[in-house]
Amino acid sequence: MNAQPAAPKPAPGGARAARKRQAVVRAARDLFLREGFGVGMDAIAAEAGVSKVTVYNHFGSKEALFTAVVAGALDEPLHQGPEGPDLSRLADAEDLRAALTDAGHAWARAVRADDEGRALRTLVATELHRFPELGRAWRAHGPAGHHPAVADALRTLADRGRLEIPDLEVAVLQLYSLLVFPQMVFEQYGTELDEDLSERLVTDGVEMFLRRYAA
Amino acid sequence: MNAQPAAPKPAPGGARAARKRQAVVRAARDLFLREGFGVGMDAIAAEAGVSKVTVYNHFGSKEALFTAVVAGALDEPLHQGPEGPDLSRLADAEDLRAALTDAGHAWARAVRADDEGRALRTLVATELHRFPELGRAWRAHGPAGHHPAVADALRTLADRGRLEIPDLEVAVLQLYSLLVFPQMVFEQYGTELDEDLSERLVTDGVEMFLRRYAA
DNA sequence: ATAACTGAACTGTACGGCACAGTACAGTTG
DNA sequence: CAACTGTACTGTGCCGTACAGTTCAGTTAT
Repeated sequence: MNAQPAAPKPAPGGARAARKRQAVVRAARDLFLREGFGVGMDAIAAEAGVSKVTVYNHFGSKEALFTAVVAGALDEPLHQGPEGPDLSRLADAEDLRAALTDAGHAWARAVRADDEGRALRTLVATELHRFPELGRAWRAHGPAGHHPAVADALRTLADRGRLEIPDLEVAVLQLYSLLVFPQMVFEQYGTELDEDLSERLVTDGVEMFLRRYAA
Repeated sequence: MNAQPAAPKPAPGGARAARKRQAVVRAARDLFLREGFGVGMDAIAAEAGVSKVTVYNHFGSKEALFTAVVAGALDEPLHQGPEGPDLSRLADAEDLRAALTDAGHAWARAVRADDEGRALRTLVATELHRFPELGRAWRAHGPAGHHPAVADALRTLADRGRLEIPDLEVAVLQLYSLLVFPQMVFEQYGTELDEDLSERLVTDGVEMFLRRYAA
C-alpha cells in the first residue's frame, strides 16, 4: 500500500543518472536562453545527447524543466556578481578614485561580457507572467541583490571619514546608475557602447560621484 | 498580362477596410504585448471582432502582422517621449535646478506609467533575433532617440555660460543615468521603486549633476 | 430620389498540414 | 535491476487556405 497514493514520479538516482541529468540541464539552459520557452523538447533531448524519455523521467514536464533550469541559473553565484572581490578591497583602498575606477571598469566589463546574463534577464522578464514562481529568485538577481555589499563598503568609507553620505540608499543607487546602468540599458537595446565612450563614462562617473560625496 | 507575375497580395482599400484594419492592428498590438508572439491568430481575430480571413487579407502572414504592428508601435511618437515639451523650456529656465527637477520627475512618471513601453521593450528584446528587421526602429526607440534634444538643451545652456561641460556626450548620458535609468532598470525587474525613494533620487541626482557641471 | 445592380470586402466553417508535448513498448546498457 | 535508447504513436493546437454565402458602398437606370 503506497502511503502517498498520488506518487507523482520518482526522480532517478545514481551515478549515470546524475551525469545525464546534468547534460539535460546544460542543454536546456543553453537552448532556453537562446531560443526562449518555445524550444521543443526533442531539440533539448538531442542537444543533450539523450533520449526524450530520459528527460521526462528526470523532469516530469516541460514547465517543470523550465522552472528548475531557470531558477537554478538565477541562483548560481556566477550571475549574482563575478565582481565581488573588488568590494572588499574598495573600503581599504588608499587611492579611492583609482579603486572606484577599477571597480567601475570591472563592472562594465562584467556586464558587457555577460551574454548569458542578458539572455536570462529578457527570458525571465517575458515569461514571468506565465511562471510567477520565479519572482523570488528573479528579484534577488536584480540590482537589489548586490545592494548590501556595496552599501557596506560605502558605509565603512563614510565611517572612516573619507566620504560624507547623507542618504546611503540614494548614494548606492547613484553609484550603480553612473557605472553599470548605462551598460545594462544599452545592452538591452542591442547597441554596443563603444570602448572609448564606456571608458569616459566610468572615469567621469567616478569624478562626479567623488565631487558629490568626498569629505 | 500582369507585369508582375509574382503579385503577392493586394491589400484591401476603402473606408470599411481601413476600419477593420485598424481594429486588427489594435487587437494584435494589445495581445502581442500581453501574451507575446505565441498568441494565436484566431485569438487576435476574435479580439478584433473580425474574421481570420480578413486578417490574412490585410497582412499576409503572422510574421508580417507582427512586424507591422510592432514597428508601428515603435514609431508612434507617444513612445518616443511624451516629455518633449519640458526640454524647450529647460534651456530658458531661470531656476535651473527647479527646471531639471521638474523634468526628472516628469521622466520618472512617464517611465513608470508607461506599461506598454515596458511590454514593448521586453517583447522586442526577446523576438529581435527572429525579426532582425525591427533593429532600426528598435534602436531609434532607445535612449539614443531622445539623445539629440537633450544634447541641444545642454549645449545651449553651456553656450550661455550657465553650465560648463567638457564632454557633452558623457553629460547627456549621465543625466539619463541619474534621472531615468534607475526607473527603467527596476521596472524591468518588476520591482516598483517606491514613491519616496524615487523623489529622493531625482532631487539628489539633480544636485549631483549641478555640482559637477554648474559654472 | 429611389430602386436595382455590381463588385469588393467580410463572415463562418471546415479542412490540410505540420510541429510539438507526452506516452507506450520492446530492446539495450551498466 | 534500474536506468537509458529508439521508434512509433496519440492528441492537440495552430498557421494558412478553400469555399459558399452575406454585407456594404457606390453607380447606374428609371
